[in-house]
Amino acid sequence: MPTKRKRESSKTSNTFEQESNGVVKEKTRPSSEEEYRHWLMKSEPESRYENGVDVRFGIEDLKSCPDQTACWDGVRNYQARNFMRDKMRKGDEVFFYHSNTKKPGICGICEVVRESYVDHTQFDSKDPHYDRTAKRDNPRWYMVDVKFKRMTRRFVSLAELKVLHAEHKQSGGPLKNLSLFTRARLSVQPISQEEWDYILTLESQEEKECVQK
DNA sequence: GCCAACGTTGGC
DNA sequence: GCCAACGTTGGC
Repeated sequence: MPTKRKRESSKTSNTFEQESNGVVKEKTRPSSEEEYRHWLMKSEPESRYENGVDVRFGIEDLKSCPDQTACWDGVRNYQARNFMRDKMRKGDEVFFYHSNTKKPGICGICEVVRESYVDHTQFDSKDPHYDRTAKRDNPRWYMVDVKFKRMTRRFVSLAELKVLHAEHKQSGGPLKNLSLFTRARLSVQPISQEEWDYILTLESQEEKECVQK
């Protein structure tokens, strides 16, 4: 099984864990209780070693997995976990985002093919995302499986999205609340239908000249 | 490699 | 339950 996953804290706490009935009220973006059917997930395409283990997992790595499918293990942030555990559904579509790299941005699309289940790496002392406080009978971290769908027709860079986000804040355009900027550090983010559709239209357009390469 | 932003910890 | 200190994320 491939080891992968973003840079999420491996430090943990009980602070936000109270779940009397298994339901967590998760704060989504202020205006909405809408159910998201689209997401953005960050992963690092370049090798980086955490506790001696390479945490690289770019979209090419996903394509190389059996059935082009991988578990999204290693998320150690409560908001990101809650999205995966409570909100993601089979068939949801996901922008695959390359982070912590020279040119960050959206490079492909994948699909949720298995809904949340226990992230086994929390119990593995050799895994960089080992959580010594997690108990087998009371797991803390969950993951989903995603399957590669396709590359985007072109790379949609963070720089480009940033310019559009700034414009749309003024004009009230579709990317005015994009989580990439309003919740920048979240590695699993919700994408509204409107945002999804708009970003897909960028695929078939040239990148604007004003964007710094 | 720097460091701003922000999530988490833990003393009180 | 506040909040200062600390640690991590991730763009640059």
